[in-house]
Amino acid sequence: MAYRLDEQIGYILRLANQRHGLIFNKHSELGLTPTQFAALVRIGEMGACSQNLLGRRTAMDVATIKGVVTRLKAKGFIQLNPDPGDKRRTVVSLSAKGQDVIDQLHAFGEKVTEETLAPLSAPERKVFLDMLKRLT
Amino acid sequence: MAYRLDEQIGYILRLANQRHGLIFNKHSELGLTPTQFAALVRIGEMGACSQNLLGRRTAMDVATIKGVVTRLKAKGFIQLNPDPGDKRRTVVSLSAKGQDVIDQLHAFGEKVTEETLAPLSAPERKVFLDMLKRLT
DNA sequence: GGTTGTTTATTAGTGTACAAACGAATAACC
DNA sequence: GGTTATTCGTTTGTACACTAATAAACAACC
Repeated sequence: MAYRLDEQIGYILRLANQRHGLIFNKHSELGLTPTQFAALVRIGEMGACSQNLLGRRTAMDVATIKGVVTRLKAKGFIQLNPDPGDKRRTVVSLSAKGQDVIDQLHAFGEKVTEETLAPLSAPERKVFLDMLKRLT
Repeated sequence: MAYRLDEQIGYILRLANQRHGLIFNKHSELGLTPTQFAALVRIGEMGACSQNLLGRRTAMDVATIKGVVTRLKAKGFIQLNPDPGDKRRTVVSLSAKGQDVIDQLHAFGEKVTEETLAPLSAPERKVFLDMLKRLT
């Protein structure tokens, strides 16, 4: 049987990711990228934490989370403070503006998820997500 | 029900993509990235074509395919020639070295696919790939 | 209490990914 | 045949994503 690019999981995953990105950007009103969105929502879930820990909890390496934090700070959604008990650490937390948009982010995220999964029925979505999680 | 980042399709897709990338790089011997691999395999499937068309058939925009072609050329896997019938076009085709590695690429691709899908049983893989394709 | 090892953050370099704008060449059309 | 629209390739700018190297701070340990 011939090898076909269109049947390879890596290639199809890339396409699915691209489609999700397009849907995300189409609806994005706050000017956030999917990565920035993930970091911001995670801070809302975890509360204040170090930049490094935030990176681990959002699957971003140190160089990536550094840039994401810089841009979220520039946009005013987070604030950065030195950790009083550990001079190595920078404590990342939501700003007042960040607090204010969390509910909006959740509603936005649900809309994006809904549209991305639109081609699948409700029972299919559950099966699909369970299998996809096993590939992480 | 609370919104949870870990349940969002976009976030999980990103994680699955990351895992695939790690598996790909671990086995990569020719120094190719997943994107370069896709472009090279596609040229092998299509034969010679313009740079723009190659981009469309591998889901890369003009700026991305430009860089990928430049690097594949630098690594000696492809050759670039002007199109005799259309002065706008650059014809991209496999070099002798590119021809020589196509079979190796297919075997490599199958190994990466196998390892990426290892957490799923054979029937699950079929169901999963069918659903994932619908999300592209 | 001083060595050893780990953690945290930064920087530099390479490689996707997309948007936007540009000039040159070609195609469509009247 | 001349205007209009489209296509092709390039460049600029922003944003992930990973590797590798570095320096500072902290923790463990005997």
